[in-house]
Amino acid sequence: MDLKKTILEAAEAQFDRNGFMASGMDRLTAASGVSSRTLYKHFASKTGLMAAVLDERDRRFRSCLDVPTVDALFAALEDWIRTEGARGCLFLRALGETGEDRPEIVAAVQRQKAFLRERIDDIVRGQLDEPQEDLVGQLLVLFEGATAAAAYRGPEAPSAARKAANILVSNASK
Amino acid sequence: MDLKKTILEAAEAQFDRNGFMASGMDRLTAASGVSSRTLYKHFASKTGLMAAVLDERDRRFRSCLDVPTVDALFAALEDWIRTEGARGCLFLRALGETGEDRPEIVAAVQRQKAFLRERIDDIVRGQLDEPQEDLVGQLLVLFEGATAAAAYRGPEAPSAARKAANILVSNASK
DNA sequence: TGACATGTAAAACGATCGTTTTACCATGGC
DNA sequence: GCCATGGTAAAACGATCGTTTTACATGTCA
Repeated sequence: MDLKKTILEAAEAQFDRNGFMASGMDRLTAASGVSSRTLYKHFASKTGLMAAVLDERDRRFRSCLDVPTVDALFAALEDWIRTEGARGCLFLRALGETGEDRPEIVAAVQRQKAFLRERIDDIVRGQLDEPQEDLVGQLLVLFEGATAAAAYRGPEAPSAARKAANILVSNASK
Repeated sequence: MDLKKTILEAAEAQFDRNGFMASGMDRLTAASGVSSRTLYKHFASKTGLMAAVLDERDRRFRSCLDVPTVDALFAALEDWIRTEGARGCLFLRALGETGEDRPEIVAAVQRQKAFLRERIDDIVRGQLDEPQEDLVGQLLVLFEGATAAAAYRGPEAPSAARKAANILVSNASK
């Protein structure tokens, strides 16, 4: 049994459900069934654990977004939200809770956001093979909006985003 | 000088910049230049202060969104973000930090989100005078997305949302 | 057998949390 | 003169924070 992965999964669930700052180390150890000594042997600090959780989530997130079309992209987001639940983007939440003053977390968020934009850019490029910078920015906003709005509207948000995205794509391809 | 308003403004700035949980009462009192005794005479608890900050922000927010068209709505958001800064939706951030287990905060967020949806619905209804439920949901996602994405893309996010919104509107009107 | 990881349980560290309390100081109306 | 009123400064409350430490239980391999 891989303790490190066990800790990461339990911590991600705690952070997601209760927030980063509101999740104390005792709750994190209790949730993962591990002593605090062991946790600190695998992660240097709570901030380090937070960054590791974000990186692991990013890894999982990327594998879900390996799709060929814009429609499939938003369908994938719909699936993600339906299975993982919708409490807003964990990366932006981490940034908001820490006031951007923790370099490790800022870096993890930047990596995820840079990937997301590039992923959308790749898909658009493959689907329209014409340079469409405006469309990429608009789809990115739709993607973030679906993630955020799902926190209080549920799966209806990504479904609306999906329809809007298709309209924008067909409008751009003309 | 109205102490209550002074406290609210300072607290809102602190919460927005450093997060709710990370803003201790001593920092809140220091930022508003008030003793803790006085603060607790005006607000029952930190949770109460948080809810009051959200309500006050909602009030200010609504007055900025008193516009006639969809284009003007996203232009207003652009202005808001340019002047107030962009660290994501403070309401959703409050919800995420507290894990939705504080009734006063859940209620404040619900009020703001219900208003936002109704506001968009009113504008769409006035602009197209045809029932357009789908469009309203899509514009709501765009609005949330612009707010969220602005946290790392700046004013470019609401500007992209504005263009996308106009496309969706013109697509729906025909 | 014995050294060595690797884990747990639990106490302790100082710091900080949200909140209350004690002790003052100013102002203004009767 | 005097008592409310409404404020400050600062200490104290117990609880909890993130982190380290002490003491002890394993299993493994030379």
